[in-house]
Amino acid sequence: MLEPSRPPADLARELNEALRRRALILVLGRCRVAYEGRSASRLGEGDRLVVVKPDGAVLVHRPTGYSPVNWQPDSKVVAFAPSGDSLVLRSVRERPREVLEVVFTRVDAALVAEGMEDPAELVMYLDERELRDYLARHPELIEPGLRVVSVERPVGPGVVDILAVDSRGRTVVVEVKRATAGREAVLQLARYVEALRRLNPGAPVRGVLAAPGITRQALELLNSLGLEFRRVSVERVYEELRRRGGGARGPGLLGFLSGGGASGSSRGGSG
Amino acid sequence: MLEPSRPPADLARELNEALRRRALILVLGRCRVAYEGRSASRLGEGDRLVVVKPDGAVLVHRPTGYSPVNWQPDSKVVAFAPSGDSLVLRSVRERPREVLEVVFTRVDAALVAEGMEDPAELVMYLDERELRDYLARHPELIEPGLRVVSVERPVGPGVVDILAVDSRGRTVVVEVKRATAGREAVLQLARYVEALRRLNPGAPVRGVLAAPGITRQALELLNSLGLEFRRVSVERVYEELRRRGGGARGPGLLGFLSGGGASGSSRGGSG
DNA sequence: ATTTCAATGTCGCCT
DNA sequence: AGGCGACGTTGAAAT
Repeated sequence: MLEPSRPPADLARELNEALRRRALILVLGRCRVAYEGRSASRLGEGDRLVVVKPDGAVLVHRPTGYSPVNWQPDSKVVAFAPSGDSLVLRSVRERPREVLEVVFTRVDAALVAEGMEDPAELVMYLDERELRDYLARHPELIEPGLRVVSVERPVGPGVVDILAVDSRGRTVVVEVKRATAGREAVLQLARYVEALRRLNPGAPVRGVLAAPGITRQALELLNSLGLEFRRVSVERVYEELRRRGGGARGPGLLGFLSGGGASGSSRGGSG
Repeated sequence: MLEPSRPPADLARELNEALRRRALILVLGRCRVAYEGRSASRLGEGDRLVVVKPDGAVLVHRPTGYSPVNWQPDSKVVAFAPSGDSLVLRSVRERPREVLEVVFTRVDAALVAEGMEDPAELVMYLDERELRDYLARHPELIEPGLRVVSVERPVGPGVVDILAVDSRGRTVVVEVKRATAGREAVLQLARYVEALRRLNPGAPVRGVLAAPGITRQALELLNSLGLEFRRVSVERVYEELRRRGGGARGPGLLGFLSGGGASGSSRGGSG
């Protein structure tokens, strides 16, 4: 860790060298921030954490909250510079042109982490794709007698999640949402149904919204448009996938965590 | 900074004490992560930065990218615990029920920042609301002779940004976007126009999409629906607002930064 | 508390 | 590279 009491010029030099070595940099201190680009913002003085990643991503974090107050997704040009008693971090990104500047009036800590390696891949379960594919393989969860015709079929206004035929031979458009459906989802489904009705004039086309939940207004809109809602339990599908996938899908939370480490001991369920 | 070579039990105790004192905690090290809640994910071993904020927000950052690979927005229950040779961070959030666990197999650095204060307010310029209100005050930027009837008027499917009347007495629905408009924006506008035509059958209703740009497909869709695109320069509006607002709106990027600090010296425009 | 909608959204996938 | 749609979206305003 660098000594925070150093002159800004020394700090700037060391941190720029760290940037060249593609290190991750943490700076804790008092600063103000200015951003100009797709939008523009100003932020007065406060205590913050600033992270500069090896790829040029910059994050300015306040003491609270999930999201950074200011940031730069990744930028080719990142540099520290002294400015009187202050240390300035400037990050410029092209396409779109965006400039982020952080002026530290006090640096409490500066930490440099070199040679970080993270080859692991994030395995995500039950995103919309997985839910959609599962429902396509098990259309009886949507409706008894439903036969799937196609998955991810492009029509005029977009792509239909699941296209099927019901027990009475009617075309069924299924729109899948993994979270509570709002009005937007209903209108999306309505567009697809309309497009398919135009495609086959006269043929009956039903529209089904399959989601774990739906907002009240969305349900009203859905009903007024003659469309249908079908509740699907994401938890149930997840459990089912876990059961069927067996070991391939991996164990539960605690199993995963205690399994792969240097130590095999388990910890008690703390509150 | 805590010594990383310490036994996990010691580290856990110190970090939990820091949590109680509402400190911000940084841990750099090798870890694996498991999440279960709205979705579920697993992440194998890698070098990462973990941030725990005083409000219970947890961020797990890889060496690259803007967004954390795993996180917890803010949680009441956050605790460190030893597990064999490992240090475990467990964060539980209710409503929705979500659990995040980080298992450190190696801790390279642990930093505790206490008493961070950040009272400053972020001042953001030219969000959609500001752009819409400016256009409502200066409808000539959309079209000469346009008179504004109402702003943010609710109709059936949503809220019309600007409702106006053109020089020939026709109703004009204006949909404002602060970024490049896509198909979604066109369909949104189309829905509003349709709703207003139903409201006043027979009366002519025009639809205008006002945005700094539009994608090719969106423009084709717009034309096919008989709607219109009007280019508005966000930069020009921003400059105009800066000029009119005067000092209240604040100076430009460099002016703001060199103005408020302990030192008044300016830095050269570095590359 | 719920719902809606914008966002410097970001990110991955596809053309 | 541009467009498109999902996201553990997040966040704020309005109901």
